[in-house]
Amino acid sequence: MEDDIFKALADPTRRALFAKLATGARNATALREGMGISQPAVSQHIAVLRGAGLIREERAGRFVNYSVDPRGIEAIGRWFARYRAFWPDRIDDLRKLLGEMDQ
Amino acid sequence: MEDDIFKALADPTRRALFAKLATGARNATALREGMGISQPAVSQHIAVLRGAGLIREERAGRFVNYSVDPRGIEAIGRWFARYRAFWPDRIDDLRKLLGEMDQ
DNA sequence: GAATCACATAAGTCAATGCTTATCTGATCG
DNA sequence: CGATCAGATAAGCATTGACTTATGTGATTC
Repeated sequence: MEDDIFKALADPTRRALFAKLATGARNATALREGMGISQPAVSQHIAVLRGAGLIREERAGRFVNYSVDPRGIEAIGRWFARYRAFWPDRIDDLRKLLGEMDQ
Repeated sequence: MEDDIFKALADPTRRALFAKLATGARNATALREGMGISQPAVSQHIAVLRGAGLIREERAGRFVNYSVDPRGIEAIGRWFARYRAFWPDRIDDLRKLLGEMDQ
């Protein structure tokens, strides 16, 4: 599954779609706006992101609503945690961010 | 550069090489051990990882020593930070980890 | 129930990629 | 200086992958 995640994120268009979903859930048509690709292309990208556990879907009548799937984020976080030791300069920044979250 | 990073990490062999380097710097020959691919393949993978800023090299006579480049880790961290909000369950774990680091 | 809308699937095309063998470069050592 | 070793580059091949147009499916609306 880690493999699916990184393969999914390797494509810039898919990262853009994912980033857009992170600003708020929406359906495929709304997701397509300003992307400059065909509807099937969006549908295929969605299938890849979904297969990687990065996004999830919820049927809403004729529409399908897509949103970021926390399980994917969690998987990336687990992978990244293995290398955080190489990132000493930012530990303080992160600590500060977590501190701010308490308020 | 974000694009180079994700493209580099999309390949499982490259992730394996990167993970191996994260356990300690080593030269290309040592890095190749147990990978089941040719020497040129390793060399090509190294070039991709290096181009993405994920690893760095240091000439040591006839050998070249490769190690994890913190700049790459930092770039991933910056990208990941944008989505950490979707990962609420793990914030406490992370906070605990950072707390342990103080000791 | 026919038309339409949201989305998925099929099929084909073209570029990118990961691998191989063969060869080159540059440093070490007899 | 000739042989050898570490690693990079060249060239070719097979596979994958992102896109397109065309069509299918299932829900909505008149």
